[in-house]
Amino acid sequence: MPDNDNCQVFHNFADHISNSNSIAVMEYKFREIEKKWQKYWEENNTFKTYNDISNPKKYYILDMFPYPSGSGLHVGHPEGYTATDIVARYKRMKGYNVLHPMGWDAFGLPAEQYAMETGTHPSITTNKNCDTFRRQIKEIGLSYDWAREIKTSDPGYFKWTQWIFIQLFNTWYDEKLQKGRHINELEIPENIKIKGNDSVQNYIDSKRLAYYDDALVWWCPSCKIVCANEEVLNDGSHEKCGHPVEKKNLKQWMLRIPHYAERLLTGFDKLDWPEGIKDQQRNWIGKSTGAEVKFHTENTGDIITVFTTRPDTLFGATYMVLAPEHELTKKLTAKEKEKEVNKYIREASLKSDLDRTDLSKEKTGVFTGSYAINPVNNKKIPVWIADYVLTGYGTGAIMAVPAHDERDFEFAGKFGLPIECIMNPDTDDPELRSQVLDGKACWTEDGTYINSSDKTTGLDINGLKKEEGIKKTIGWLESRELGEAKVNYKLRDWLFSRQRYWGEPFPVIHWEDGTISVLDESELPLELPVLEKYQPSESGESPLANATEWLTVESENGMKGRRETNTMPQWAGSCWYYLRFIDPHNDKAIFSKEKEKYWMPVDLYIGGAEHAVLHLLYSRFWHKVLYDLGIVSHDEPYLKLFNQGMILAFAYETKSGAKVSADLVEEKDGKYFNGETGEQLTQLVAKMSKSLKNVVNPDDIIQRYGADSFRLYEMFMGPLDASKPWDEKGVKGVFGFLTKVTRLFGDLSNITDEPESSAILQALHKTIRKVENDIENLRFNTAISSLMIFTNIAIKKGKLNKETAGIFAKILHPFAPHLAEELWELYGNNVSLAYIDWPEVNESYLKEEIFEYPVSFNGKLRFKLELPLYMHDDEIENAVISDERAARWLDGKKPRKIIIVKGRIINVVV
RNA sequence: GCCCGGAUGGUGGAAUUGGUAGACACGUUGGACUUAAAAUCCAAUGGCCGUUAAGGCUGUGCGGGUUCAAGUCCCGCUCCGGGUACCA
Repeated sequence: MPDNDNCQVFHNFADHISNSNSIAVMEYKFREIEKKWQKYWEENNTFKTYNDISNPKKYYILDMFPYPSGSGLHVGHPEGYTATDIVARYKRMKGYNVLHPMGWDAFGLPAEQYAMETGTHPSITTNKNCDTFRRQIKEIGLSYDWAREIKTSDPGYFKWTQWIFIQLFNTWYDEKLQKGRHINELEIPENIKIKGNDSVQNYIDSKRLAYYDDALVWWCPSCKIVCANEEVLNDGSHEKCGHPVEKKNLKQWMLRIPHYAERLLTGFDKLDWPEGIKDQQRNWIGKSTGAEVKFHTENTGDIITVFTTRPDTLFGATYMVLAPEHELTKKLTAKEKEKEVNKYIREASLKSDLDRTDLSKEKTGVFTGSYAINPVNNKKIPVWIADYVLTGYGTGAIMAVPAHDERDFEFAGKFGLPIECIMNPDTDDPELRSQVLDGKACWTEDGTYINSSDKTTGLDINGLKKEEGIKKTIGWLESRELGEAKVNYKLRDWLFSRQRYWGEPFPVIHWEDGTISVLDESELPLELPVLEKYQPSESGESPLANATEWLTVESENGMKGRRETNTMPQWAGSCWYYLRFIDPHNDKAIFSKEKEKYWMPVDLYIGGAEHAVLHLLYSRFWHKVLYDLGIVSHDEPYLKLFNQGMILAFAYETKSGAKVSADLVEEKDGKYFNGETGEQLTQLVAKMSKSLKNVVNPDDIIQRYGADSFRLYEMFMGPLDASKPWDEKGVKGVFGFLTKVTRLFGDLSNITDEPESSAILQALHKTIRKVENDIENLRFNTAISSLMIFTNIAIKKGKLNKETAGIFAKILHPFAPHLAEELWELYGNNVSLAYIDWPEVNESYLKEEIFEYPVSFNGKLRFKLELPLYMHDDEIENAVISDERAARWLDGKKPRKIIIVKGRIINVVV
């Protein structure tokens, strides 16, 4: 609550304004106005959305729903919410049926942490936090349809999250059709059938999109939880707690998202998303095209398959490298090398990924003592083991071409392996060329092949360039069954379970015979048991392992089973929440098909860029699966995506680095001091955080300036997608604007029935057009500025026509809805502005006949000249030359050329 | 290293996508009102030169270029932010 002194000052100030203008002026009593209209909207269900399928104009506008944390909203949240609210209100006025819901991503670690400390059930904490968030959001005057509010931790909701999991479990991916299909439609190959039931079962399980298996996973010892690859930061720490993670082999639920890699890439074509986000996802998916090549080992009769993007450089492959974890390492190690190799493998396994990547820029490796045969020239090449080759990518083995790959070059240099140049580089630098040809430098770009033919194998690409070389080599490999064209993706299976209590339980039973089954739809939702203690068990299992009664089940025929103790990660609920908003109370189905078809896809989705990869990629994946199964009607969920920028704040620190709360800081002559101690401070601009003591709470601002000012400032600060620092001084500016608006438009003695002046009409219609245009393009800062410009013009004029005032209230409404409603009512209307038609621009008011041309000489502006717009070019030329001010710049000469851009500029070239 | 953004007055930011750089707002300064302060209103406000005025020069991170005209396009850098990292 705002209980500081400033608040008091402002209270008085606001009252004072009212007193000082006691005549017929509507005072800007923002608290009263805002309370009144929020109550009105609520009581009249103003923003309830009806599934009016007969209206073909629908608009689904969605915010990324928040995790309701204990600290409540900070001013960063409502930035996106205000933006979507403006668009939602605007679209309603434009006649759209608007779906604009809000809900809570309510499962999550903090509530569980709190439960561990206090024993309070996470649902209690969560509900309390949701109440706070809801109250705060309502006080901003956002036009959500609260009847559609959802919460991912609600059994009525997660019943369907569990249901989707069952769909994933029962789906396999048909590579031929590039489509997910029901597991019943999976054909079992004859050679599997012959081996019996277990084999068939294994085969089926190996095809499911959701599977339970041993996996080398990231484990956070501090949180006692596994993390998805994406949740591990590049310094090897857990993104949630910052502690270093370890590798562990654990049985976990995994989702085969890589099957959808290609479709996740091609899906972008029809999406209006920021290119940067698409790029980030493309990077994450990491598609690379190349070939798989088989190398026979010299003695053991094994085949080492490698993936390479440069099959054309096979002639330059002078050695091979296996990852330490590769299945053939043991077998290929010669007797005399065993000790050395085993030691290397052991050391590599102990190294964290942090050591293997960041710290060890210096490459390490060990020779196995074995050789493989290069298929293009039958040359014997040594097989090494090195940890710069990763198990998880490609085949875990590479062919090394040191002359044309930086990493191989470095490794070969260190271990004295041969470097054979097979490409005359495309370079103008003779020094570099000779170095490359001598194997003293590495060349990875294009060039012309040399030393790339062999009579016995019949492959010859000498003289070709990279593109043809790759093509020809792949053709050669395929014709001899030595390899094939291949596409590889970085994207891995998604680790989908967590050792937590506060998440969706898996609808899964592990039977004592080792089989797994999923619950029947009729048994959903599987709810969480109430526990005494929420501590994870010492074994690293989730707290659910302690819920004995809940845990054990018995089948009809007496077989014992145990429920899954893991729960789903937080992503699960947010993967599909946009679908539930369509039909949130449906307990018969996930949603009605008809409604889904009407509302989907989401037309505009706004949220933070921090979800660029994880949430958005996962969510698109699930959606595509649901699409394949015929559950949803479009294969992409979010048509247009926009990322709001981060709101930063000033933070202050002392010389020693101690942070000082912003409200203790005093400014003098551009320098900052601690108001209590007088110590000089440095100002920083940084992300809002508790540790920096620079978190700004919207409650405070709303209490002092009102929700309309708050909304306006959030939008006026700058472009929506930019990061920008919160500066309270700016709130004063927009507050001043609303005060001026009230004084002019809120005073009926200023509103007349006289016909409006053409100057005002022109300004007004220009403003309508600008505001409309800016809303459509999410440029709210300039829209607000144009409203200010119009107000300034109108104030100069003093008196306005009633219609003008009404139109102004309409275009102000999306931005400052409370004040706009109040004005609208003042003008004698008794219906809310929410569904009033947006005013139309009357072009005839906008026509200008005279334009003040800027006249430049050689590009430099010298003077301005008013000329009619209909004037012909030669007349304009005459007018310019004969202007007395021109003589000075012409200097007696004839202009060489005069450039005239109608309605823009005149430039005289001398 | 690679991939994306970004750099404009004292500050947040505008600039119709090549056509008057600095809209709008904050701040500052001066003035009006007031016993006074707050608030409000009016005026000025990129820098430099010019006593005033008229006016001029200069100016969008840096260096080149294209163009009648560049904050905007091209080439080469610097710095800041985000993502990613031995991905074969």
